[in-house]
Amino acid sequence: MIPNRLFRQPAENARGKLLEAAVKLVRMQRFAGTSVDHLCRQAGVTKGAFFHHFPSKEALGVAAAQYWSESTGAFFADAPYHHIADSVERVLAYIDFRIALVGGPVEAFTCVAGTMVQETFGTSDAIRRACETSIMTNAGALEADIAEAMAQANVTGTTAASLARHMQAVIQGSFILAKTQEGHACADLAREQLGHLRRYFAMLFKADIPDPL
Amino acid sequence: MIPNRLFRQPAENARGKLLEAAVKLVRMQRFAGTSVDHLCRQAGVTKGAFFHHFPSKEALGVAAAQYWSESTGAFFADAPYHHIADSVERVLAYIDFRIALVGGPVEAFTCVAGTMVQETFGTSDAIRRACETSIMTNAGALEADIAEAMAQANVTGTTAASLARHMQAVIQGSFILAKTQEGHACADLAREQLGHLRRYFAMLFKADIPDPL
DNA sequence: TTTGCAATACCGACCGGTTGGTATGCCTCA
DNA sequence: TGAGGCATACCAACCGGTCGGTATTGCAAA
Repeated sequence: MIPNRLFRQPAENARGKLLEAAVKLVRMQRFAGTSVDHLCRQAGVTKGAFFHHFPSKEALGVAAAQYWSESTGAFFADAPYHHIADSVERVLAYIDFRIALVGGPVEAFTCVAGTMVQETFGTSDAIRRACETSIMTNAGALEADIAEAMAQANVTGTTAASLARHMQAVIQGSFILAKTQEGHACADLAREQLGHLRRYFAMLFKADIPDPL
Repeated sequence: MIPNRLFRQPAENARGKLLEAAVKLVRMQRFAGTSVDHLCRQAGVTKGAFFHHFPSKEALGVAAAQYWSESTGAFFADAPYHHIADSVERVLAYIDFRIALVGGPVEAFTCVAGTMVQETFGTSDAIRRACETSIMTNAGALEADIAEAMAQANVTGTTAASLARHMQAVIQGSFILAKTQEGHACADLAREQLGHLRRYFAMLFKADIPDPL
């Protein structure tokens, strides 16, 4: 799963603690379902500190999306699949890595940006844009690898950018389906769906690389 | 798009009007973001009528998910793709039909059950279960067609049920990505993603049926 | 080195408005 | 005449946000 705590050092100031709390609580109970008071309690700071650092709850939402984007960006930048020489294998290894991250309760592996954009697309343009940036930046990090694999396998009829977005679409969709379940069925269903994503890319790239799982 | 009004006659009693209002408002501003007062205003009834028909807001959410499930179920049961004799073509025609339904503002084509389950999976088991039933029933309606197509094309390594769920996963994921955009880009992005779903199934079934669009 | 002062970081009581929900009354139709 | 189908008035809890105030820090003049 994508751990709630990545490789960032524990926040010591109120702002950092609030962002940590936001990532955790938004995953569990969404943005609108989390009150400012609850956020402060979780972070161990007071309401005064909250509004000292953020002009509004919406501003915290924007900052949390950016914080999430940076954290996950760094996390995936450090991931082991980058060292694989063959581009097709590298792209499939990315999917395998995402599958390996799925586990535990649903709030442990789902995406903060995907959760937030669904609830704020109609009410907060600022948060919507921050979530768009997060998801599309995440997709963009794979584009070069996908483009290389497409050239290698002579894939036509689509673009690397479109395929990179498809990764995100299936990942987000698998999280939605996971949220319809309870207990271990959440992770099982998400993994099953990412397996189809893997199969699609393997067929596209005409690769016959066995699933390591 | 999946029209807000399907083939149901206009509701005349308060209960029906409230369910219609719920489907419309939940699509636009989610469940938690829609107050009981707003719901009543939209339906043209009073708060007394609301709590006469539903013991709580949560109960309305459950009923709305069931109402949505029945409406969409009837809508897809009447759809033209059922008349296609070849099972592979029939499954691809279903995807083409879903692509054709995408259009207009994002609240016109997104899924009520997918929207609701994301915001209630942690707070309301009853609504979560109703949404699960809606999504999985929708998936189940395709299972027989997919099983037939799999047998025809000798597809192994997965199941018809799993592939049917994948349809829903990609559809839900495409809606999430659509919600990161604004204007016509919402529908464009959703259609692009469903195009990948079509390509996956076409490759699985070794079909070379040109996209009609 | 000490003093003065302003900026920063933080505190928690409080406010107006909104929320889901209730209590009660009226009016129609079997 | 009574029971279902509403309407109106109201409530307590909670919400995001404000405000007056304090503790700590950095820095420059004396």
